[in-house]
Amino acid sequence: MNLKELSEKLGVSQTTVSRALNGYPEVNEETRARIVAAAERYNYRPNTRAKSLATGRSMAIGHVIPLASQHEMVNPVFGDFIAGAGEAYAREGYDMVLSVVSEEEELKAYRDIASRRSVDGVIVHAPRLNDPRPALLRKLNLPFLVHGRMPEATKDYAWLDMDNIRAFRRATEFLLDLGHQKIALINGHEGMDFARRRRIGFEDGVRAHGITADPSLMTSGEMTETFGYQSTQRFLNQQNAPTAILVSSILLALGVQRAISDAGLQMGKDVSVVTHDDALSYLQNGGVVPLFTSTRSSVREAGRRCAELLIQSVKSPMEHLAQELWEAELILGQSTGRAPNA
Amino acid sequence: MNLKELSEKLGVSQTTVSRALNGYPEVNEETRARIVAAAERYNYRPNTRAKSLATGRSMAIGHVIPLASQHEMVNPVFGDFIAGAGEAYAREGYDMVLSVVSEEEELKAYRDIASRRSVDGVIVHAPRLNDPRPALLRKLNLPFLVHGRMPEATKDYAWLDMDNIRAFRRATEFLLDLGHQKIALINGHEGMDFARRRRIGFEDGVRAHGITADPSLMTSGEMTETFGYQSTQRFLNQQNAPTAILVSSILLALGVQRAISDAGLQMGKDVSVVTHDDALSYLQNGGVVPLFTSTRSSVREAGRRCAELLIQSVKSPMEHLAQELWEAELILGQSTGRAPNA
DNA sequence: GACTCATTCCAAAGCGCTTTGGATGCTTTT
DNA sequence: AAAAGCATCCAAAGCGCTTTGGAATGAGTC
Repeated sequence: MNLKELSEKLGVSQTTVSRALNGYPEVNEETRARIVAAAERYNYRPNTRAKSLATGRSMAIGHVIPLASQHEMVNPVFGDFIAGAGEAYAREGYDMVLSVVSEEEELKAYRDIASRRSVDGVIVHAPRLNDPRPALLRKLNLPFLVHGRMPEATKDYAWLDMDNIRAFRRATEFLLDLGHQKIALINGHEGMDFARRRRIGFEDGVRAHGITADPSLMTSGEMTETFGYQSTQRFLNQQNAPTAILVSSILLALGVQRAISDAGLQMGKDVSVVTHDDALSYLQNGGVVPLFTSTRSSVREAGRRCAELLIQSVKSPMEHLAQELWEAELILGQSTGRAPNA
Repeated sequence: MNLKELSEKLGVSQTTVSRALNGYPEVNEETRARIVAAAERYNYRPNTRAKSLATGRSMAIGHVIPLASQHEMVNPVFGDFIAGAGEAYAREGYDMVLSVVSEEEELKAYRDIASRRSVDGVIVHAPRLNDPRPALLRKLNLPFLVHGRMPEATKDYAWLDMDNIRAFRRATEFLLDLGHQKIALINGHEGMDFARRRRIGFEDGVRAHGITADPSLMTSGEMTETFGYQSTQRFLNQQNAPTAILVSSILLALGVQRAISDAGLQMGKDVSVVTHDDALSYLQNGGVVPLFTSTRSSVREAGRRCAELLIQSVKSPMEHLAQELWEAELILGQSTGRAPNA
């Protein structure tokens, strides 16, 4: 059932049907009711492709998901981010189109998207050092919003980010206040902006207490349970074994916890742990009582908000760029306690 | 830069440009080279919407992701499945469009997709008991492929599934052979077909050894670390505490492991654990040596294959339906050993 | 009664592509 | 030399929608 057929069946012009269904005023309410009823009955919905061709807007937002080839890994937060964004898209009548590409083809993918006009805008994920994407997207004239920020310039593009520096600084200070002096950091890849900022927050925190961060107590890598386990094992076997560990994700923290208990130690007593918690739906921080003390910020909420902001700017190009900095909550769990010899 | 502009710039007709770029034979190789070069130089790519309108094929595959409202949870395997599928789509020049919808609106979403003609086919996720989707999609004449199977009829639609019954039966027999008599099962929601089949495999396994499965040693619920932890804690405090636990996902298994060590027991010695492993990229089963003994089948590979099969059937409607049953590997890890008193 | 002015509708153009059904000129066949 | 065949190109129709620029009707104004 297409517009032509429907309009013939109703004995009115295609124009009138189109206007009736799109809520234009120049159509008699009585005819509109007739048309709406018929559309419902025949299950008519305008052909997306024809509609976007005619309007010049594709009613779709793109997400380019780079798959780093060396470590073939899907960022575990994508799932939740996309769920949040998807809700916003659904509400606003937008489609979400994903392109999974290898890291080398990433820029080509954006170029493709831009010239094929398949989406009205894109969300940029996982910003890194010297990220070429903002410049490219501006050149391509493709509206975009960054989830996170680039380390360098943060002025001239739209973004939504969590305050990573502040969160990790607070977490660090919390541990220092409990008397911990030797604090380790298990972080994501340094190339990722969020990891860099968290490290800075951590270093700022200890420095403010007159301590300098010990490089042998800092690692960064894949955010997996295994990496958390291995890093912790290494730390605990070192001369300068830490009494507290600051961790960049729940998944890492689970590995940390396992290493601690494998070493015959008790988390929250012998070794304290604070982790960041993205509030992923399938990776809750314990049950009613949180397992880990954590800095928490929902990736899903972030996804929703990113989508809203981008859609807004696509619909009515705004005079100023959307830029939101979210504060993480500090949640008290069972994984922290006073330093053993404090 | 669109077709018209490009053709004018080259002094040839739009027809010729279109044919040259789409590899049709009726164009001089010399002109084709000129055209291809110009297209490259001006960064021309046909407008997706116009192209699909003209061809009638949208070159896109849809995924409807239902968000169960009671437990607002994104299935953690989606990320990897989509990564795999995405690779296949990229290779074949297809887009992937996701619709995140609440469970109540799921069927409406399929109807929408069908009448708006926005995709050429859909992948059906997470089949359940009495699933209305195959019938609906057939009625809507929308090509589809199911990841998993429905419990009832499996003949009249295309699917790709892992042999859940067999995998869990083998895992159960493996534990029985180690002398375990009291085996617990921590499973996903019974409404999900895969969980049902795994339970059946488990029950078949114990029954074959003359044991009947103990209902007080079987749970099903969210596949989270927390649920694994809580279930295990309950089991270990029961009269009939199990000596082995069969688990439906690594995430659950991590919780199981934590509960075991919290109870002062040792995994692989006091309590054996076998888990299913979807081979998720961010949830590896330990490092070089697998932590858990597991039945393993890569969701990512499944995603890739599902995409391939669906694209194939969309491109050239096949005479017979694609149906693939994959066997899981049985991987030996450190989480299993002989039963304590055997 | 002639005028303006809303109201309600429609025909047709246009979005950017593919594809049908020739046209044109050149070579080969008879 | 005429006919046939081939290689190469093009004009125009059509995909299903939106939107522009009227047209037709009836009500209100002087």
